[in-house]
Amino acid sequence: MTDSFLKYPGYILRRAANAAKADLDERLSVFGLRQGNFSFLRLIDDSPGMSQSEAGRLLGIKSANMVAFASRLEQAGLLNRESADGRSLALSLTPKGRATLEESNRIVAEFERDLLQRVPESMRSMVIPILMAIWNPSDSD
Amino acid sequence: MTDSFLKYPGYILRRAANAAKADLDERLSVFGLRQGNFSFLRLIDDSPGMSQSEAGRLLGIKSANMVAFASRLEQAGLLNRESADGRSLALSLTPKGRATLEESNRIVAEFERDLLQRVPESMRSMVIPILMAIWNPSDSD
DNA sequence: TATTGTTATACTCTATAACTATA
DNA sequence: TATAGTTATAGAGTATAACAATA
Repeated sequence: MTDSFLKYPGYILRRAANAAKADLDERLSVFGLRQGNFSFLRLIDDSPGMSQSEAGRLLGIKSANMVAFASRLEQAGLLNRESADGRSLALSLTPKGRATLEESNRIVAEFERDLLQRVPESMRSMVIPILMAIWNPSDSD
Repeated sequence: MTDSFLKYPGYILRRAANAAKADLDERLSVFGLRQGNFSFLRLIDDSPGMSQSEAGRLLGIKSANMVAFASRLEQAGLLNRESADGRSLALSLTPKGRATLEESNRIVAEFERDLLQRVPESMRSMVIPILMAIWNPSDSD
């Protein structure tokens, strides 16, 4: 590596995130899931009945893009979309969706553990505070 | 936010990287550049004559995808591609490419500074070590 | 009027497979 | 044989604009 890039946190952040995403996508491929699908399923499992627009807002997915995204999971038999009030859709997991989530939860827990363990123990407790500070969800999205 | 996600470093890593990319893309849009273009220009400026395949290897861009990627920059008048040895292409910046890089360097320096300053001062020195550890470039790519 | 969901569209990124030409 | 570059193709992510139906 040319090294000149290793000074730039923004650059390393991107490479680290890309590598982590590729790693997790690979691990989740057995379930036909990817990083984004998994987060979505976990969110809906945590809050059954959540509307599609609310889920998109929390996950940073625009409503126009939520259509295909949620449809894919619905067609895979993992997601129910029921009309809530005429315009809102109430989302919930199907039994298959819950079973898939359950299995993939274990894989993702391993992934998260492996990720954390690459960080030297002395710095490990700062991983989340630092990433949260960089993300700054309050104003950036 | 549902909070249940804020325990997962992999998730926060992704959101932080997405937010940072959107931020930088926005700042670079005046120059018609995006995060990836900029890294590429900086790499070639650091090492003029570097081959396209070598640049792709360092930046994690597959050779099939480098074609359109580099062509865009060439057509924008920022990049020279000259035949090096019959199969390799030697890359270098045009004067316009260097000028664009120079201007955008300042913008990116601001971006990197703003990003770092969101991290509390006491943790700031660990940003790069932590991200490097997560990335783990030696084996992951 | 503002929100929810949708369609259409477009660009970028990433990935694989197959090919040509060259080392 | 291995490498450099290319073409073709496909899937996914993201963005905007415009629209219908509903609150």
